[in-house]
Amino acid sequence: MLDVSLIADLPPFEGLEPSALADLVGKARPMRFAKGAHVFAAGTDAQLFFLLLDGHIRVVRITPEGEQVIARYISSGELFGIAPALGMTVYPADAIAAVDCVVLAWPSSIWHDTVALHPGFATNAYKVIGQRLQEAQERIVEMATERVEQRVANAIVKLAQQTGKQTREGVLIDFPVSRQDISEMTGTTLHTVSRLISSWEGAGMVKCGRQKIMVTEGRRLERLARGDRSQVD
Amino acid sequence: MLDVSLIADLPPFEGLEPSALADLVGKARPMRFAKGAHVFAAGTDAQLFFLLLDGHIRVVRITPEGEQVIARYISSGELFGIAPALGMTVYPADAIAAVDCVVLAWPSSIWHDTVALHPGFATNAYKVIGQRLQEAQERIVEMATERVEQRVANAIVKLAQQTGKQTREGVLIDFPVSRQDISEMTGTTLHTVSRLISSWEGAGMVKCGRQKIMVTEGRRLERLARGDRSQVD
DNA sequence: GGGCTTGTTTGCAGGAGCGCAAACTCAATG
DNA sequence: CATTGAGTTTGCGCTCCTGCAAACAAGCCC
Repeated sequence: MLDVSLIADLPPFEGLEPSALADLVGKARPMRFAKGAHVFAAGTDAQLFFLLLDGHIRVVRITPEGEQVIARYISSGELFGIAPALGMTVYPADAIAAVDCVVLAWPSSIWHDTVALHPGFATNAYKVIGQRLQEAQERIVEMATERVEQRVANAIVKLAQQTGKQTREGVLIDFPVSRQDISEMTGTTLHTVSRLISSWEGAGMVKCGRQKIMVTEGRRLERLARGDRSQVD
Repeated sequence: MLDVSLIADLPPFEGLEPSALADLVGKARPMRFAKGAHVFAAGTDAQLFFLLLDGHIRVVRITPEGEQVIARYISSGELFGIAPALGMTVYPADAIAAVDCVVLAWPSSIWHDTVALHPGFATNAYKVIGQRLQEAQERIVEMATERVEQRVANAIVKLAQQTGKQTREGVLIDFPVSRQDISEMTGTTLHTVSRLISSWEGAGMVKCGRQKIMVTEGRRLERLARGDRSQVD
């Protein structure tokens, strides 16, 4: 049996009564996914919607030509795969575990009754969707107006803010991210990302390893993301 | 007094009972906007949500540096400015009448009661949001993976499909679109757009004038949008 | 009609970033 | 411990696209 405390303090369930929480937990099924496993695949029947309890999940779109684009990373405590909320019957993208993950899954069929029964949950869920839409729009603006250097800097800053773990030396992104991953988030090549990160490492703004990025001077990176190149020299 | 027939056949109200339609129409206020007028401005209080009855509306984001990016065009029959649906209290973008427009406006305050009262309307509205989110994601993929030529071709094809009027010579986009507008939809410069369109006009795929684009050979444009350059020579 | 504004075309030089190729490094695995 | 394979770094040439500049139409207003 699952405990209400699993979800009680998470943002999607904020403001819900204990009885509502118990109802939701009661209908949920816990699932585990090993690193690299698909939680769901683009185009398949959206039979479940999910809450990430632990881990990190990469949401990816693949073009007809086989190129990958990373739509976003899901952190623990977030809802994802909520296709039913938008009247969609298939998942629009792939969701892949970036590390070993624990999720709760609900049948999509209960979505409508659930939001009707727990209006607070509906409000929270739609707020999340609003934020994602906003985020997507901002990314379009970014792709349309900023240079690669700014976009890469921004992507790393955001990852650090979203999922960074403070260490003695700086903020460490706490799941494996390759140069290729960063390039797929920013619409460039792993080569360019590597060149940029190398130069930043030389300037002491980041410390990196294999699939590992630690931000040591967030301020300077943020300045780069804004397009300020005055200090690059 | 407004008549139910104004909205009865529009997609957002599909499947609603006559009484629901009457209720909605009764609470709506008709408004007119002259070409170039702001329907709402980014960052202002989202006091109303809208339905476009006639005209075309351009939704625009402006960067801190003053660059514009066109998020989308709204065609008649579409809902827009539905910030309350996503728990937002301010509009996230500017909405500007591309031609003289007629809209219906409802107070945002009635959103929650309305969707509770008319679940069919809620479903339709969230479907629209889902489509917009999808569209935004697809545009991100496009910006990340396709070259300028493809994006511009695609933007014109979509405009023609969305709002094109069939004429004897081809499909005419039936509101004024400048080269600059196209560039703001695709993340390039008006110069590049002008060059591309000129060459397409030379190849007989489009016929253009001042703020006027007519697609004469959609097939070839679509092929360009897919990245097929075999016939360019 | 004359002058002005706004949109469009075109040329040219330069640069950002890509594609290809090759070397390197680390980690895992038998 | 050796080997393999995935991830990373780096160099070089090239291309697409931009940025700047200037000339050119086409409405629009007096």
